[in-house]
Amino acid sequence: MAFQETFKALSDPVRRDILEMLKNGKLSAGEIGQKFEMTGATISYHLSILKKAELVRESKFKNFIYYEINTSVFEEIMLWFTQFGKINNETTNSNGGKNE
Amino acid sequence: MAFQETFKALSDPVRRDILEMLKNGKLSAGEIGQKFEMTGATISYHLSILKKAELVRESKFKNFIYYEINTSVFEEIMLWFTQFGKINNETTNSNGGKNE
DNA sequence: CAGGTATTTAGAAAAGTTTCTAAATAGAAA
DNA sequence: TTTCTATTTAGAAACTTTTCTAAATACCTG
Repeated sequence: MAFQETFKALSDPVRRDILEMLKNGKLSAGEIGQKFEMTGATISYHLSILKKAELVRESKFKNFIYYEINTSVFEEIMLWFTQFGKINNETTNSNGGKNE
Repeated sequence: MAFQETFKALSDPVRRDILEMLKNGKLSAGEIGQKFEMTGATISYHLSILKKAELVRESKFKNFIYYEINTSVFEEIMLWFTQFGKINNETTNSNGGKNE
């Protein structure tokens, strides 16, 4: 997984809204687009970024393309965040704990 | 907390590197800058974005400004991610589970 | 106070992102 | 096969972000 692509993908509010729409299951590109005041081309651009970041997967049925969440990349991102959970001040501090 | 500011702040690799540098304790703006091939002005710009997003806090000592991680915002972001943990396909699916 | 170091602010250039319209593709239905 | 619907691709315009240089601020040391 490429962190850069994943975080960039998550940095846009339209794309985070799309992910929230998908958390209860698959939706087609058209169904997703109905919720936004944007052209289908723009939604397609956002979906392509989510797909490149592997945050969603697509599947085809008739002439629809369905999108759904790909949980595994979310798990890897969560793991990245865990490193900031516990902070160790004072001991490794460059100024020997002099300030505050 | 403003999600938009937080996710935008996390979307830049320089800012994520700064956060990783800070996970063992405080560092001054100058100490942070030494690790990058960028002017101090650019580092200052990145620090201002991390500060606005409340991902870091600053404290002054002599004529240095020290930066450190602010854990609470990380916790809120982690919470946002948990909603994507369990996916419920088939039941709420707009196409009645016809595809795949 | 004068000179020095650390950091920020302002403004501009360069690079990247988001959105649009118009055209292309692909598959379904008639 | 022709036409229709769903979606994507291409190219351009508008906007945002990142970086730089130069100048400003702020605080420390002698």
